[in-house]
Amino acid sequence: MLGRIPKRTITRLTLYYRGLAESRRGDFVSSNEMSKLTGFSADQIRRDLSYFGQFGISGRGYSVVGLRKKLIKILGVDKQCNVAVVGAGNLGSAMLKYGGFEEHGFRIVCGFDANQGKTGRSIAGKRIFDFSRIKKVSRRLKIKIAILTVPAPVASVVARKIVESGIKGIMNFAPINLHLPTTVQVLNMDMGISLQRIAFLLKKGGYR
Amino acid sequence: MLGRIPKRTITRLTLYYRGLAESRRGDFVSSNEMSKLTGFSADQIRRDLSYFGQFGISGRGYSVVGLRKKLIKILGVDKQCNVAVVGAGNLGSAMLKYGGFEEHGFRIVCGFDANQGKTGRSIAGKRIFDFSRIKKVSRRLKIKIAILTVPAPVASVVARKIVESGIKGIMNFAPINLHLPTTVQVLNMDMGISLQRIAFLLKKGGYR
DNA sequence: CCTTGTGAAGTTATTCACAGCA
DNA sequence: TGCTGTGAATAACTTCACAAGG
Repeated sequence: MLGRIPKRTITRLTLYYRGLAESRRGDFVSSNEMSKLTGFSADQIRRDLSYFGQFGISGRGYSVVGLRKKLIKILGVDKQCNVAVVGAGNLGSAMLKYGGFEEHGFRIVCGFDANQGKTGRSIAGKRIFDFSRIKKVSRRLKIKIAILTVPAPVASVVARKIVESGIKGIMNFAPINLHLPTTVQVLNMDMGISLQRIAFLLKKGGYR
Repeated sequence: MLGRIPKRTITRLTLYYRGLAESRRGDFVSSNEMSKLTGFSADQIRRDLSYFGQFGISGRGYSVVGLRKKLIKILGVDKQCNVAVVGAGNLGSAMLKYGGFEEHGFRIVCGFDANQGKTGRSIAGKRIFDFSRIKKVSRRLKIKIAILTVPAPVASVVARKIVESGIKGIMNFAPINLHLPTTVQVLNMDMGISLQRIAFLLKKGGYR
């Protein structure tokens, strides 16, 4: 167990966690059942879990409760993580209004915007601060991750300032490549690119 | 050239295209310059491009115009692709209002919602149709891709109906695993999972 | 029987390294 | 010299297949 963990394993673990939450029947769940639930192969699931120790029972499977706890611990879902939305436009506002992250341990605590017309007021009970104050506010509110929803032309500059403020994780919705220090974890959610990938796969008939 | 193209190559091609659009100086661009622009290795870039034929010039690099045209052709950006938003809530409305997809060849033509209070009217000039009409409307408007922004509990059912209506590409924002026929291309944009991945990498210090 | 966990094999993707061209 | 394009080597990841446990 626990050599080097493949990157994709982490993504899958979140999906196992999700899948486990969906079905809640029986005390034990086998890798085969998990496979049907998540679409990944049973082999893969066992391998992924084995990176973190052995907690399955031969002939039975994994204790649902135990597996759940394990995944929570691995993924750190037990700890609260505060998140801020940077850019209170259409998409940013939608994020602020969406409450679905809480159950996974993430709390959107506030927004930031550079536009005077948006700062000061609240959206879904979350205050929109002036972006210039991000350093102080994010420190005070212990913000660990920023959701970046500003327009593409300013995204690079804004991202750099986010990093300067001490935030080390960014979920980037702007359709550009931010290049930031490798100490910063950036995850791109570029919808244009996603549409292009889908379109390409449709044209090509997918990978069979 | 052109054996089997790695899946990830497609994702990268869209990023090369994007990177190319960002810098527009000089007639030629080398794989090394592209590397700095996109963050992928020059080797990787050359390999990826070589799957689609040889159009670089030794000692100079790739013609910016030529490469751009090639990428457009490979990715099919030249063709219009019509998209619908299914679920006109906060996120769906934000999508309808966002105009940034057009330049990449995607046009959001309409929305669908099952809620009487939302159907009939328009958002950002795009009509919201009753979801029950999706089959006819999507056929008439030649919709190829659906952006799924309905709440998680109904997402499975809605997705199935989308597929029945003949749409074969789905960008899924609902935080659940849709399992659909393999002929359907699904791309998950689960923000909860993305946050978890970022949080995990922050904790672990990333992959160096 | 049914399971897990894991070496070994197989597959896929990336990097190395260099011949050949401008 | 500076660059591409690509075999060969390497690394990363997944699947096979089976011993061992229940």
